[in-house]
Amino acid sequence: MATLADVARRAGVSPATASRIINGSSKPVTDALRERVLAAVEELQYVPNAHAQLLARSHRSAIGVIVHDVSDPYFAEITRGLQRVATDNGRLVIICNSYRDPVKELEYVELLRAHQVAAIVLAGSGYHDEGFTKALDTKLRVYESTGGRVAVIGRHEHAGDAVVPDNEMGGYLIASELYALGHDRIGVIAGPKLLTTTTDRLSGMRRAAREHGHKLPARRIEYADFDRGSGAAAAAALLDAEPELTAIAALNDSMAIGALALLRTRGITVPEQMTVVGFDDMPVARDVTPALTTVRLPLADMGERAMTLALDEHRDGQGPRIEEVGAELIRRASAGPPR
Amino acid sequence: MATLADVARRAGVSPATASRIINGSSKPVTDALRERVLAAVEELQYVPNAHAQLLARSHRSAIGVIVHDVSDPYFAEITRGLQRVATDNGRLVIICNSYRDPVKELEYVELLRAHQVAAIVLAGSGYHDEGFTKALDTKLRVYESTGGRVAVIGRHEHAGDAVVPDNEMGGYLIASELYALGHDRIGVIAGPKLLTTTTDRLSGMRRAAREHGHKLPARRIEYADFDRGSGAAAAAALLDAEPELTAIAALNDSMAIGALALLRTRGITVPEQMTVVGFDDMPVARDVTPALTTVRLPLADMGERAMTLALDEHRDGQGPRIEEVGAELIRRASAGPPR
DNA sequence: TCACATTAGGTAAGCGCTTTCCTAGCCACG
DNA sequence: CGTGGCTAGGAAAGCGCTTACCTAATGTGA
Repeated sequence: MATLADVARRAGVSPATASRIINGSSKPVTDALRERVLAAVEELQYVPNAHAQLLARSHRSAIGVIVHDVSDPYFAEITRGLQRVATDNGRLVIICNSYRDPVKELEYVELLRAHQVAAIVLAGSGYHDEGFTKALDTKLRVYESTGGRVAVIGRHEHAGDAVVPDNEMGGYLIASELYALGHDRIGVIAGPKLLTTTTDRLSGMRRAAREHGHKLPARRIEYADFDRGSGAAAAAALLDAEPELTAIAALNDSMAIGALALLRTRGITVPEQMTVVGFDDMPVARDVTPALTTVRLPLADMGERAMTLALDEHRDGQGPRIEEVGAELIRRASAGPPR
Repeated sequence: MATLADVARRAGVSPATASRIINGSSKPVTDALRERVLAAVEELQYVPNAHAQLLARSHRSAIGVIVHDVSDPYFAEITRGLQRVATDNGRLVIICNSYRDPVKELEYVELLRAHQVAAIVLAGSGYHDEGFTKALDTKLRVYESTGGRVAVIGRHEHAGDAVVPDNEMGGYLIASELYALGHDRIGVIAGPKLLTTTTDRLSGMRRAAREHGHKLPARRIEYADFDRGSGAAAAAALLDAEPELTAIAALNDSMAIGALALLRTRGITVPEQMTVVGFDDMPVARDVTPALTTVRLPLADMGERAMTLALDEHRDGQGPRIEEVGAELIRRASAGPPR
């Protein structure tokens, strides 16, 4: 592997000059030397060692992002927003998938710190686990105390700059829609119990229930894993235990699609015999049949905002900045009046 | 930011000893010292500077992966396979999205080289662009000549270790199915013209056409961008230009889903009035209505194999290893006999 | 008791780069 | 022709870590 010294030697200049030419430093250099150095770079196919560069210059430039799983459309969309802003600012983004494992999340914070990132963006639900929350908080504080910046998406339990989607309102909207349609025996396919996203959305639904003079009994709530398979299983469990249900509300679209698939195998038509609604408005929500009634969160926008917070230096100690983003009900074909 | 020297000072030992303890070197160290150092690490919340480490140790460990877009289910699946093997071998994976931009692909090879990765895995279609292909090849050769390893997925135009899906056979299978059902006026929604994936799949379809005594006229082929929107547009164009079509074959599932959506808006039923087939068997292919008849490629498996090739040192100069993987026809509800 | 292994730990030389500071050469001016 | 002010380029000091090599301080055998 050719080094800068090799290039300098070949061009007959000092490493200092070579470095200046290659990096386009502001220091003026004669054209003759410039050409010789550039020629040497070409001949040797020289590429600077990124680690040596990062070690030598002290300023940190990359941004670390921790998400549950980039290939999940929910996070893919958020990531798109994050990337856009980062790229516009000439920053490299390092993405880490925690796969909803708190331990991994902790590890990744360390890893990113080790890689000297300028900022860490943490996207995804928080956990109802005090020990973990505290541990994470400590790590982030330490990181911030060494000059790192932190922004979180949707983790209101973390004090600091944050973009928080109004999950509670989303839950409220979707449940209100169901009650307005005349449903009152509603089954819920929830996400993992210890994710704050799950509990926030549920509490919004509960608020709607109260306002409409109803309840959301625990026996009509099944906890699943936010994926298609567990959604289908939960739908089956719900149907078996509560045959009189007229609507199923899944706390994300994947699970709603799982429910749809299960209903199809049982020959239950949607929305005639059963209403199904989702949450998140992933792109596929339009393409399933019937198209899903769901709640939209401006995911890419949230990503952009979070990255903007993370990049924005100026916070003159005026406390954390919290940006709330709203939820919007999307009416499609999967919800109708009860049979 | 605490450094190793800080830790050493605090523990009252030399940096060498601290380093050995922290990295679990084989050199024996007294327990008393070990405890003091570990305590100092804890107190200072010390995290080694990854760049300094990578610079100091010479052996490279991370693996670079270049894909079109991880959030595309096709690549998400491949990436899953890649990650699995990498993680099992304790390797870190750096993922780069080229968004099908050849220039970016070239840049990323440089970037990964700069980051001293041990191997580069290139996944995704090749391009019918000799200039680019040559440039890429040169860069990869240079990289290999400095000890880097390279493995490609689905780019048969690159000489070297490769995992190549049988796109031609996939095209043959899907077209044969259509002809067997009795279709002979088939419209094709192809991918970008200069991707080898597109031409490979098309040539398989042509072979099937020949065997069944038919043709695939150019006017019944619409080139799109492998995404839903362009698939819908292409379907519209096809329908307008060739109203007598009885089947539409899209060269990936996203475009097939776009076609399905368009057909729905026009009130054309599938498969009664029009057969639609896809390619890739992405997870959503099961969930759209009607469920897509398509071709399955063992994507995750391909990722695993490619990473295995990339990690496997031993290749004693016995030439490139090529692993071919088969395609499989998946029959679902979207294909039926012509009206 | 002495020479010699054997050990635990330290010293210092890098890894490949950036950047501050310095020097030598040049010009203009008096 | 001497001085000062520029300028282009080089020397060298790190950045934070690892590790080959060295040095005391032990333990061993004759």
